Amino acid sequence: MSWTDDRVEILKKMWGEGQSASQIAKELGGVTRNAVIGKVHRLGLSNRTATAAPAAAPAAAAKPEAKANPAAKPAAAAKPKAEPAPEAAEPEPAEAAPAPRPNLPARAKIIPAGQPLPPQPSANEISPEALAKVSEVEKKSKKIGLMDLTERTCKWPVGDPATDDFWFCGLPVQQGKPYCEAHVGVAFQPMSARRDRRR
DNA sequence: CCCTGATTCGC
DNA sequence: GCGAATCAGG
Repeated sequence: MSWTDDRVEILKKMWGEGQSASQIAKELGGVTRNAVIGKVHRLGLSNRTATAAPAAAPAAAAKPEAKANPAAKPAAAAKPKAEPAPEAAEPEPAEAAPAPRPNLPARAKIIPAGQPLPPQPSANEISPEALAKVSEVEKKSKKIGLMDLTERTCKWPVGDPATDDFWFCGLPVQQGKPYCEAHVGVAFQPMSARRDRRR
């Protein structure tokens, strides 16, 4: 894959929206996040300093031999990084992100997704696709116990807590979310497709 | 361990 | 120009 004008535009747009390099790479396909980052730099649009801010003045840095330049100062470095507290027990079943798009836009950072505890596929009309996916996942889930839960294990409960037929998914979570990809799919339903037009 | 972006350097 | 390897921080 090469950086066609088209792809560069997508890159610019997504980067501008604050998407991570890996997300962009995933979206574009055929490139790694490194490639994306490399391109971003070459395009001159760096800044975002989400991570390390070495304060190195690249503008005047013609030679690595030069000592640190005190004149360089990150003027307005906005840092739109939202870190949802993982210990927030929000009784928010479904409906969190009204995302009209098939894939995840730049909404991830504004989703207050703490720890929705929703399972119970009761009155839910989730896409059969997603449900099927979940069922499939449950088969290969790690079936871990409560004690085995970590920040990176899917916390989706399976079975009946009142019986020994209960466990947690335990698969790798989608970063920033409490569940694996499959379960995130059913946990965060964009909106009910029901014909309830604004109640 | 997972992730993030930044930089370097051979291609 | 490109991007893997590496570095550095969270």
